[in-house]
Amino acid sequence: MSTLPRATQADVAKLAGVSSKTVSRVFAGTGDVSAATQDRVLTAAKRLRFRPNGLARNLRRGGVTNTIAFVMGDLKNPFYFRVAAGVERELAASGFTMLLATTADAPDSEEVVVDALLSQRVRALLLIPIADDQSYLDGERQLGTPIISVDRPAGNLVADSVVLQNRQGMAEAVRSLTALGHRKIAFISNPSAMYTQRERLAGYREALREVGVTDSARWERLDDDPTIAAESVVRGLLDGDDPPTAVVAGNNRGSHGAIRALRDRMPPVAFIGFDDFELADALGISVVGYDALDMGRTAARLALERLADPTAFSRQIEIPTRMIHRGSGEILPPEK
Amino acid sequence: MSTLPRATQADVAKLAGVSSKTVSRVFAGTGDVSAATQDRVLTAAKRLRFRPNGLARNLRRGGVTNTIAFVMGDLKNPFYFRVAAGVERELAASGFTMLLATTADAPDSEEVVVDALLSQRVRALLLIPIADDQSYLDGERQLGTPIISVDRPAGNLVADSVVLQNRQGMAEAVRSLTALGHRKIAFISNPSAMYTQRERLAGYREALREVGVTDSARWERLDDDPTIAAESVVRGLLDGDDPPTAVVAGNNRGSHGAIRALRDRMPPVAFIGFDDFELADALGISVVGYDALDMGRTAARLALERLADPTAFSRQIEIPTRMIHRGSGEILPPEK
DNA sequence: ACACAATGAGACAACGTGGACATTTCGTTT
DNA sequence: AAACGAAATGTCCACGTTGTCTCATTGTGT
Repeated sequence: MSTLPRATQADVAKLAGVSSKTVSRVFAGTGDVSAATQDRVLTAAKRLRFRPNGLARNLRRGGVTNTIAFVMGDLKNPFYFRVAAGVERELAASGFTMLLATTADAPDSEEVVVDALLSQRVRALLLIPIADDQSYLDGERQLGTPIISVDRPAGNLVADSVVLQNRQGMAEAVRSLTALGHRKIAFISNPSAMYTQRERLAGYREALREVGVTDSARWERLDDDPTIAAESVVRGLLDGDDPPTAVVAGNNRGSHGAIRALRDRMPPVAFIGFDDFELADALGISVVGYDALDMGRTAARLALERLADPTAFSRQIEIPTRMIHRGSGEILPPEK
Repeated sequence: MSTLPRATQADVAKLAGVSSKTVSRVFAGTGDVSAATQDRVLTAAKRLRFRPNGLARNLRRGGVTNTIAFVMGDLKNPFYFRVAAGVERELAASGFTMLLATTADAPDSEEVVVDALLSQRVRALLLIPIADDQSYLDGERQLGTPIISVDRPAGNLVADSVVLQNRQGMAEAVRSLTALGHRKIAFISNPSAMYTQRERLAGYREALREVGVTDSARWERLDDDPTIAAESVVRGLLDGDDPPTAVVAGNNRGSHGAIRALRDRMPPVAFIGFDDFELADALGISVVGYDALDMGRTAARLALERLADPTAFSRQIEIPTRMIHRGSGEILPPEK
């Protein structure tokens, strides 16, 4: 099982009895080539298993690839997956390919990973910032590479961005609970340092303040350690003295833990999660939902538009959230 | 907001007062360069926002990239997402980058997409086959590109592959039902043409034959149209005359539909799904589970190993499945 | 002081392709 | 039949990098 050498245009040309430029013309589809010549070239190419070298082609064309990179912290979260799906779909529709890379949630590796991608001359960069500072990208931005920040704003960098209505979404959820009479509402989430969680926490506090609750700190559970299970945190809250009558979660992970902790709890505790998930309807779980696929598509579209007009003003787009009522959020507080 | 020109080694060299080869040495980390010279080069490079051109580098080095492509039909299914995560993790650990592409579930586009990737000189190709025939890849295989078929075997092509123990997994699930006395067991899934579904159906039939049930066809519901909701299919079965006492699903989609249809059904109907999912434990759903992440890692590892030894025999690896009992599969058939 | 090795740095070519331009080969018009 | 324009093909070189050589400079041991 030996390995064949890779053929070039020159090899094909020799076999077909033409110049390499003619082979180039055949494969690039440019210029006029007679049907007979084209035939001979294609036959020779097939025999040699020739395939044009995209690297050389892109180099010759001025280092312009049709690849767009999407960098995220980790692939574990299904939310990011749908975002990626949206990006891919939009890019594919425009003839681009998505290069997906992760930074293993390590802020230090972000720059390294991004650098490697930029060296490969990706046409644009979509990034879910994980480090606090993206100023290292400013040089590349000045070179004309579109940089789109996804899910969180970039730090110290002018860039287009697509984020969720985190604050409003969470505020709306909490308001729907306070409207039912809930006042002791717990907020669980982690890690606390993350932009999205900070925003959602702010929305939570805002809605509580509107009904005069200002001492919510004792219901807030934000941990920096992502390995702390939300389930036990919620159990701890409920089993303490003065337990909350409702719980909201700042993200998927929190929701799943809370749902486990709240199952069959008597009296029932109201719950609303952030991020919709499969079978939430079967479980009757109310959530703050949004279109993750659309978020990806929007980010990709921003990149393509900036590619078309590099001088446009940078744009910040917010993807709307919407409260989805399924029962768990409509549980009334127990009578006093 | 004008766009800066992109600098090359030559530009940096001129500014630093050295030859371009010296710049090359600095950035490639090869050869001996004095500290003073290195400093001047790096300063000049920073000022010009220079970043080495990976395209040119790869071309010069003989068209060898560090990119490995993973092609799948669609990103919608969370299962594939975890496979992709596994691939990415394993590749990243070895210094490779994953290029993710989809074929939009269109068999015709598979070859087009793959061809584009191979033109970009990806180092290896991981593929979830969607078309029936992958013989078009044979030429590339002969050129030494590792080709790994994931989740399904490749058609008409010698290739390494990683698949699940579909047949055994499903047989085990059905056996656990027959052991409880179930005989009327429905199988729902789609699309029927897919390899995994054919295998799982075979496992289902095999387990039923072991207890003397040979007329299972009336309980089998495989539809080619993926838009047909599994939920209504299951409802139809249960509301017909002679309803099944247990249901197994061939995949995620089937499970979700079945779970909705079976909720609060009296008398309760036993259920086992294929593919584990988040919160299945909270719902008490028994499933045939497996490690999707491991599947991706294994596929990536196969590619890396073949890269190291292109002449090795091709390998077919099976990822084990395991029955996870959570309650829904342990419901007894109603007394006659 | 001298030969010799080690180190630092440059000149040049080549990777495979496509752009610019030149040249040949036709078919068509008058 | 001469003249002309379009079609078909070829030549040469550059894209940005690095491998191979070559050469200059410095240090080392005797």
